[in-house]
Amino acid sequence: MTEQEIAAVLERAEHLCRGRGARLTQQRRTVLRLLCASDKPLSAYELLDRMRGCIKNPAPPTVYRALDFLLEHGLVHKLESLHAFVGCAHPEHTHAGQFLICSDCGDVSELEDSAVAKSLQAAGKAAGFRMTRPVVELIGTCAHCDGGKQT
Amino acid sequence: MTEQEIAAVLERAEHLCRGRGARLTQQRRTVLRLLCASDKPLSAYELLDRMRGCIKNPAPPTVYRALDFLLEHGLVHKLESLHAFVGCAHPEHTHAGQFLICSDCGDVSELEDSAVAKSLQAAGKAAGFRMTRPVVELIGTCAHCDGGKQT
DNA sequence: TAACGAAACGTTATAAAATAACGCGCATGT
DNA sequence: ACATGCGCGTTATTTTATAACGTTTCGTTA
Ligand SMILES: [Zn+2]
Ligand SMILES: [Zn+2]
Ligand SMILES: [Zn+2]
Ligand SMILES: [Zn+2]
Repeated sequence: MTEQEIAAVLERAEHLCRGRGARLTQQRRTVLRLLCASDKPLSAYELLDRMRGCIKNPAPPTVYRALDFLLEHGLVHKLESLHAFVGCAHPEHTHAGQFLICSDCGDVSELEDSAVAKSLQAAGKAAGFRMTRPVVELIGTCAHCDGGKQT
Repeated sequence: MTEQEIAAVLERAEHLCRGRGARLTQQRRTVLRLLCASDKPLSAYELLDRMRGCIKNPAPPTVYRALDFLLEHGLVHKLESLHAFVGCAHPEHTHAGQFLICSDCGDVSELEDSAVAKSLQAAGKAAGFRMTRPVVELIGTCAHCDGGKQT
């Protein structure tokens, strides 16, 4: 994410939290900013390392508490298969992320495919299941890494 | 899974491995059996505890190695969002599991919804992504726990 | 059958991810 | 000022997963 995009995300996060009566504290803002600034998903402990620059002596609960808050408010996503987190670029409307994860280069991109969302919804409904959080992570090789090797 | 179903799964696993020149050793068979016999997904360490009855002094690598083998051969699935494992009841044809995970009762059921599979395939293809392993875990409330509270 | 190489396994140690527990201090509203 | 709740610091611990290395077992071949 570019500096400007990050600034925009922080701005929107601010508004969103204010509207909900939630407090986007310094630490939470820092974690969100670091995740947005990273070109790859960060584990809680990588995040912890990067926080050392901004916050004095952070410990695991520091980062996990911030992440819990940001997850609750839909400002970040957790990639279960990687034990890592990414900032969400589109937090304004609630959405469940769908992710393409390249196992070659580590690149992750977020989808919001309505056909996928609908089929999941339908599959759940058919089983009488009330879905609260779909986890969709497609692991494979991205277009760049596939490099025309496959037709 | 009933005793008979477990026996059938073990039988088929045996054939499948023989056909591939893979060795379904005692430990691997034990892990598969324990997973099938459990009424809920088991973490590696729960599995480790249950192995103590059958195998002398098992250590973490013991169970993780068996799990790696069984995962490779599609005999078990890993639930990424739970850090837990389940036996697969339909290992004969390769398939990527789709799971409904009830956060109330912990019950997990495996789906194989072709509409979901197709939409995922299509979404990946549209992004030039070559998918090797889809992770689909729908977290919510099962029909039983929902208990007619919601229409 | 004896020798060989690969795969499986035992064992110890360590890394990585996540949470528990407890008290302090600050923001907010009365 | 006071009470209440939330956020946070801090320490310790639990849970999940892997590294490393030597030994055994198994199938193959000389
Ligand atoms: Zn998002
Ligand atoms: Zn890639
Ligand atoms: Zn299956
Ligand atoms: Zn349930």
